[in-house]
Amino acid sequence: MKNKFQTPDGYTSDIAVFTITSESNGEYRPPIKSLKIMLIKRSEQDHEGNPNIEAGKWALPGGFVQPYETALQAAERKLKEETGVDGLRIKHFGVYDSPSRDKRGWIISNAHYVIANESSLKNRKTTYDAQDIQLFSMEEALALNLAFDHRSIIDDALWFIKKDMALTTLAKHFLPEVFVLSELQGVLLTVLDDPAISTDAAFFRKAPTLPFIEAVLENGKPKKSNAYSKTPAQLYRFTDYQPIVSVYRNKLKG
Amino acid sequence: MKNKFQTPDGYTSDIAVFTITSESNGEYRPPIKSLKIMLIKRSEQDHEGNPNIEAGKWALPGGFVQPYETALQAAERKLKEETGVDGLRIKHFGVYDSPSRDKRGWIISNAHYVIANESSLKNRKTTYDAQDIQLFSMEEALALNLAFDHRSIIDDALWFIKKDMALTTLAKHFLPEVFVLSELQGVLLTVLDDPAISTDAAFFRKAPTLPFIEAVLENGKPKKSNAYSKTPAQLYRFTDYQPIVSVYRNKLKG
DNA sequence: TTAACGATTAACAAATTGTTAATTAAAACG
DNA sequence: CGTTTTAATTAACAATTTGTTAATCGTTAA
Repeated sequence: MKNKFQTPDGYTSDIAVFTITSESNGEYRPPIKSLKIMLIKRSEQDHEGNPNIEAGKWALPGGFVQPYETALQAAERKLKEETGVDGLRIKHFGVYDSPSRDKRGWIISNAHYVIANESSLKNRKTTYDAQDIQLFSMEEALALNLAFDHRSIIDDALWFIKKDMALTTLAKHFLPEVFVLSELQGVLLTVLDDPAISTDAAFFRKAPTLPFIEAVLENGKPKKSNAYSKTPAQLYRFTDYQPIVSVYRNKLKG
Repeated sequence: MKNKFQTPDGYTSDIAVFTITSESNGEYRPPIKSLKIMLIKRSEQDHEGNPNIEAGKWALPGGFVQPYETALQAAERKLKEETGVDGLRIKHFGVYDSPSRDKRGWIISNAHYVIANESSLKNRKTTYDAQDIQLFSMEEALALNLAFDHRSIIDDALWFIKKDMALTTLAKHFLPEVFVLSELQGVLLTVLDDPAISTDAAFFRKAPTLPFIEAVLENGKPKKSNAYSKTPAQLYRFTDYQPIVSVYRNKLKG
């Protein structure tokens, strides 16, 4: 292609893979949930055996986008390679294109986030570009010496997760198909700080009226689970309803 | 740079420039407001005198990002060239990177939107890359034969404007420093359809309590304006308060 | 039998919303 | 001047929703 303009030296797709892990808290008790991010430790050598850039540092999984695909498709491909999972809803949230962000040259990163079940990350595997692949809490992750500008990408990703958790039914992707209210509450509280969620009486009164979740029935009777409590708890699932909120309509926090 | 991966043929920054025009509706009446988007008509020839791609079609203003700048900076530069205005809050909202979107090759577009005052677009000017530059209503714009994939970019931009208008204080950027409630209401109604806004009694009762706007005082007395009504109307301004809403807390629309 | 405890439900005051009607203030008209 | 007109509020009241504290319920385990 003839072009008076200079062209980038690379176009990469990075993915912030989030999950919420559940740690058992004893029988008949809701487990302790916490938000984790999956990072890779960059290989010492690249594909061709040359010393790799930012080798040994922890980084977001990702890689170069090929000319026959979009960054979203590259993200799907990479995610499949590293976790074996596909079909997840990957969401673009930003572009990182500071000219100095990569010493190799002018390399543009298209950043995405995705939510995975804890179980789907069980069989994660290192590929040629990683020597290790682990889950970190947000505090741990942000304390690491991360590659490139991945620290600010992770900061931003977390902000988008919080925003989408509050404004959309994102929580759905952190939960199994059917769940009890304390599970939903636990997921929300890993990233949101709101008395309307943390106060049991308020949350348990409001939640069943939310138009985007519905009680699960079995033979016309409410289906319950005692997985996390002695008292059987009603199971719910998300509906297809897409909630809309507005600062000009609703009561505001703080 | 040595790299086994193929590199893009170009990185562009496109800007959806929105404004809300006010058409007088008679003395002492709130003007009729409507959302407009500024588009350019692409030049017949490019910078070097060669036939231009997508020549004569209407398109979003924008251009190639240079290796020493970010797409945001390129957007600022282009916006300055074409409108003479700077200092506006330009917001990234998406990346368009379908391999087939530009016949010249693998060209990635970083898309932004920006809100400009009607007045700041008065002295817009065509530059070498445009033979015309005009404001269009959204219906007009979406009915044009637009260049590249700009139709879907504009569709998306409009969606983000609506979302941000409902969830943030975006309306601020469409309004003068101080304004009366009917102006705010008019701006909101150009993109939102909500009885809480369109019903006068509800809107005029709620608006003064919103934490992100405050009444303007003069010598300790409420400052009023009769620009749009015989009855002097209270002037307001936006504060720095950033509202937060949540689907788990607030009443949801139909 | 009873203690424990998560999962609700109850109860009631306070705040917010939906809705319809009234009031106010200045300009324009006769 | 008094009246009409029109936008800008304010009032009023029922219906909902929220904040908060307390009670109940349904199992398991001692």
